Amino acid sequence: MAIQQQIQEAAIKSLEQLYGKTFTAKDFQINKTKPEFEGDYTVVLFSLLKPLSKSPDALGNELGKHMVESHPSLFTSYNIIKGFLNLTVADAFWMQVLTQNYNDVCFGKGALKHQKVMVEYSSPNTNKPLHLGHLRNNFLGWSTAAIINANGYETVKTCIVNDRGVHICKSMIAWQLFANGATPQSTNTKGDHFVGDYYVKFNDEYKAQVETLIGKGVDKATAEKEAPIMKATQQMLLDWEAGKPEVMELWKEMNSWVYAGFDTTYKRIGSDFDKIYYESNTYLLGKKTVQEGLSKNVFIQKEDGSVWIDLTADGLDEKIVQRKDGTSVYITQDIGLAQQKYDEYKIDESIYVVGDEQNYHMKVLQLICKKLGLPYADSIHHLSYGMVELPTGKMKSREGTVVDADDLLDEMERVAQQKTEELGKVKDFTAEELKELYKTIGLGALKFYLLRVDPKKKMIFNPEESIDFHGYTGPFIQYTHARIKSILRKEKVQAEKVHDTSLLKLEKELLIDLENFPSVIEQSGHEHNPSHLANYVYNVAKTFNSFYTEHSVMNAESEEKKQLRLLICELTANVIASGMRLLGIHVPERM
RNA sequence: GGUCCGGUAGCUCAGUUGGAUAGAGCAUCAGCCUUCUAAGCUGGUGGUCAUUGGUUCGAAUCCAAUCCGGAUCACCA
Repeated sequence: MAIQQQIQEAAIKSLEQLYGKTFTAKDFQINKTKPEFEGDYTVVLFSLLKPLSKSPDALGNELGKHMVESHPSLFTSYNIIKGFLNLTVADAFWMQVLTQNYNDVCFGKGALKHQKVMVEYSSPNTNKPLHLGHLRNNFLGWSTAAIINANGYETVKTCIVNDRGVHICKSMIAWQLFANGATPQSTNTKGDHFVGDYYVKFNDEYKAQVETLIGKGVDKATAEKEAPIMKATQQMLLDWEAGKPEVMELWKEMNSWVYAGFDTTYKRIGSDFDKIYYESNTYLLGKKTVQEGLSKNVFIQKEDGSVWIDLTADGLDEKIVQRKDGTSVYITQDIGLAQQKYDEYKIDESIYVVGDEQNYHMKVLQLICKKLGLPYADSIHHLSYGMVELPTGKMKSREGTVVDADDLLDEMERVAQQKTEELGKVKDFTAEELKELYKTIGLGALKFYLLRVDPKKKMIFNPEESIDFHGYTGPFIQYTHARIKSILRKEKVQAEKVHDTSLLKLEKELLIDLENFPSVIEQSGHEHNPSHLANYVYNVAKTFNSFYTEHSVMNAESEEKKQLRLLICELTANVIASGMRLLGIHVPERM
């Protein structure tokens, strides 16, 4: 059990024995003691004063005395400053944490929950390559799933590929018009970029056609509707839905190019899925639900045949769920897919990693499911994340200010190589080992940079800052790990030589941090927020570096101290590696 | 206009189930490598926690109003 919880329970027990009153964990707080005071953990007494009619000093003394006396192996002393009861935890406790967990690769993991959680993330469109925004989504989704898994839940990583619709047809039309039969192979272009280029070409041509029409005196709205390339696109969408063979063939071929490109990038960033849904297979789902909704009077049909739900009583609007021509809209598909996920996997919780621009949509989705009385409605959770912006403002694909994922990864690796060469610490590495290291560092820097920020906040991506490998960064943590490993290569731990011993300030500080690892994993999972873990691992690395500078391991004051510090090194490396793994970041043995 | 989210050091961010003198990194200044990897460590400078009012022993944190920025409110996805 976590020390903080143990202290809380000890306090509850003491309060009961002293005053005959029962308190719960919510009635008072246990905090880490601020560094400027003596002690490790602090009971905040203020909220207990009134119910017990005690002064801070009286309560502090009575409670402190009772807690220390009834747990002689856990607490060694206490002191009271104002309304704060500071407790010093026995070194023996920290030693126990150390010796029990130093070589346990499962340290931090939670007990099996026998529940299944699905995490949907990435969900790309097949008309353009991945960009920086997708990276935030992928890293968040992958890491959240890993963290939830570490908390003892079975996880299913999934993704819905938006492989149909008008945006896909735009790329297809442009390819027909301008490509002269070119392919990714013939032009030596990565498939997703190749298709994306035709999406851009479409927009250029469309814009030109609209302007020509406006020049001829057509009003803007009409011009946008009547531009030949747009009309052709709309016709193609109808042909696709009708299953016209040559359209289907082109669609399949162009999508296959995109998938080949995506596969390369996903492999590179370590994103993977247990199940992939394709919109072309799911876009008709949900129609049955619409009928059920109508018969339950949850939905209403208007005179023109369109179907709506009235959410005004919930502070939202009226929302259409089926067009007058009987075709389904986006949210209808989502209702259908939610049902399918539930049917196929019997999931207990369903997490959607979707940008905050769709907060309203997700709210509506869940509300509709609730009103339909669907059993999984309450298990839907939206992991909403903010947009990634550049120092110059928003990324806009039309203005060419989008940071391409592949380009960015190349750049990160290039900088990793340059910095590694400047430092010259791994000159004996083979070419292959070097390549692997550059990838590890470059990708680690990027992932950490994107994951260290609270998901729900929008973030600024500063290209220069992101490639800084000092301070609060992934490479800093990787470097700390490599440093520790360098020591551990020199000497093997002999745990039996370590006995109870008094701990120095930095030794204890590090152990207090390390003991907290399981709680941080739990909190990150519970809140669907990997940034807590990122912050935590950074702090562990930072504390270790202070310890490392202050105290020598190999030339320790005594053999016993040396062995103790080797154990601390082992546990620290273990926690850093495990924590980083849950963020999807590898840590090198040397760098 | 309605709804939702955000505003903390020059910059990027922690800290928000209310707790002690608000913390990191970057930048800047001053130190530390004949000793386990200096991608490191130690210290200095830097704050009206957007503003105003309220709640109370105590507010960056809760409530209200205001200002600023963003998202969203399509028979688009």
